Amino acid sequence: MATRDDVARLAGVSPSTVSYVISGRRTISDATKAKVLSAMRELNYTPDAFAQGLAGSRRGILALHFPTSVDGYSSTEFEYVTAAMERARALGYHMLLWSNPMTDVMGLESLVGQKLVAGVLLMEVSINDPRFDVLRRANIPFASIGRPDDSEDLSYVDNDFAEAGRIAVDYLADLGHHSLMYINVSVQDQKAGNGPATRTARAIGDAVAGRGLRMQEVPVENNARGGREALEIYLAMDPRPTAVLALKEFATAGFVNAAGMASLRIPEDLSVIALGVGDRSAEMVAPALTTVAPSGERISHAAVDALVQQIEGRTTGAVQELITPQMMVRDSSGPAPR
Amino acid sequence: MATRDDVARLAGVSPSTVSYVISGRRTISDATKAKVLSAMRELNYTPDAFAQGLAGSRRGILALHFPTSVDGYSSTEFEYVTAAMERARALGYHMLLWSNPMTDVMGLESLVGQKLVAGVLLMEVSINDPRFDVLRRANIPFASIGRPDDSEDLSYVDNDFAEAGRIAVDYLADLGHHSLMYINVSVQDQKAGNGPATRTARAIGDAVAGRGLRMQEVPVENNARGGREALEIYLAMDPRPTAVLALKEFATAGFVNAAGMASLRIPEDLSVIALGVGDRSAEMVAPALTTVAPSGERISHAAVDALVQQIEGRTTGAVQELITPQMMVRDSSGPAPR
DNA sequence: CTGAAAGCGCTAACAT
DNA sequence: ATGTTAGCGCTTTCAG
Repeated sequence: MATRDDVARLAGVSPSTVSYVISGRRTISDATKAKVLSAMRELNYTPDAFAQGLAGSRRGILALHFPTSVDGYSSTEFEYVTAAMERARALGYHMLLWSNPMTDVMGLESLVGQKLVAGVLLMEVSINDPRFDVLRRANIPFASIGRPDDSEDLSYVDNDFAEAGRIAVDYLADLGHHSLMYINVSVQDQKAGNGPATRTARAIGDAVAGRGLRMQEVPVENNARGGREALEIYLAMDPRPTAVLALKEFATAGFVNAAGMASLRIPEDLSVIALGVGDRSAEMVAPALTTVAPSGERISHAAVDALVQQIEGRTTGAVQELITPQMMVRDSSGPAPR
Repeated sequence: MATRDDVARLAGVSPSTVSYVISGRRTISDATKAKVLSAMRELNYTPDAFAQGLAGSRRGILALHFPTSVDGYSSTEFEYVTAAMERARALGYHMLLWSNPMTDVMGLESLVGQKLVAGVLLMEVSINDPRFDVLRRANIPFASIGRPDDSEDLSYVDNDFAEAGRIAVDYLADLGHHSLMYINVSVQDQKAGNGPATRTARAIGDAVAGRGLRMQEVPVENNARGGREALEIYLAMDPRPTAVLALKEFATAGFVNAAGMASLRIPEDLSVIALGVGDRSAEMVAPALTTVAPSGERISHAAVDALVQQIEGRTTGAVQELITPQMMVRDSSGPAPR
């Protein structure tokens, strides 16, 4: 592979001149610029990223920490990843997908210590997430999709859960529903401090109290079996709630499908609203799920922007943004039965 | 941040000694090793990845090319990504997710020219994929998940589509089905040379001929609407096939859900088998889909292994592996109606 | 407007 | 068993 010196030789200029026509950090005469450019093309030259990174200050790689989960991932979560990836590309950065467990603090320290990446974007943030301390200590730019409870000086972009709770509950209350069930993540996930679960529970609780409704919470695992369990619990309730708010798509699908088997009619007997579930997943289920969810693309884009702003040093303090979720009424919700 | 020279100074040894205790490429006395290690710890030292990459030969990053698609991605496809990511990590490599469009040959050339990555893993391979030529010319190690038609000297891991076709068709034939419908990807995707679609069509065609069955092919887009269109076409057929083989999960879900709305009973009136769809997606649908699919994890692991073998120079020629798909009978298939 | 030269923080060959 | 030294291919000062 050709190096910068090869180009310089062919063009009959000094090596640094080649660098300067590439970086544009110096005014170069059109004549030499042309010579250099044509030499570059002839040799099919591309600067070596490692040499650039070592010599210069810019290391154009971002890490996206997407911790592995036993539950597997949904297409909804994948949307966040692809959106972040595309935004990074648009801003001239490569994206390193980093999947070590969330608890692997040592691994994160070492990733950062290697200085391979210019900044880190965190996903799957818990309310007491240990990664923030590591990153703060390491003095590396970072931002997060989601936020911990103590987020004062942090740069993050998150769903506006309070708004999501209000939207969903207002919608149901206006349709005459008085009694709700909330399908939460598993107790284990709640203990682990799952951010969306925690905030959604608070938000719905507040909204329910504000409208004078009743709500019962049911924790299940996010898979078809969890959804079936939730249905059994639902069937055993007396009186039964007329609406269900649910957090995760696999459990929600399991619930809806089991309800169908049990000859419960959705939405005639029971309304279901999926929170935070993407459009593709919502339409895989029958009846198609009414959802309240933020645009994953908007969240990821804003988060990457926040990170890059820090990296490039053009920011005054932390960027904090809450994305307003949108309600998409599909076929799983309607007026309360009388 | 501390550098290697800082560590050497603190430990009272030469800089290269520090390098050697890290790499283990030289026998070091326990005494000095201890000194160095403690100095490293005290300074919280981690070697700089860019310096290591520039000076040495090892550049521990793999690129995973996951081209952007307008259709969005399913959780099934995401499984391939996470599995590849984890295998890379286990083998001591970082994973760069690269999402430029498949046709961005220039971009690929430049990524490779930068020498940022030690090798490239291709996903979403089409039968006449332009990326292989680029990579071959660039003389960089690469492997693929999926394969083009001309794959003689290539390293790839792919689903054994012929086997998948046999498994699915034999199963249906043994249950008394004579007439099948095959829900293919859109005509546009077929023209683009979608590998799984092309090979599945061939495989099913062969298997159907071998068992003396009939088959009709229906191309639709991979979304809920496409599935509904497929159902309309199905309903218009006379006589109607008793079994449907389908390729993509969003279209399949749309078809099954629309069938339910039309009061078609699955599997009593009609069997549905989803090809290449993962377990999580199969269970989001009601009735849960019978699937014939390879383990995405196995494919990704084998593909990363093949790539790393090339990078590390311990391979004799191309590694080519076909992964046998497994049938998972769920609730969407059964005996042909009489 | 352009060149020369000093690093960036390492690896690995060449010493002893 | 350890030290010395020549690069790796760039960016960026310093010098015209």
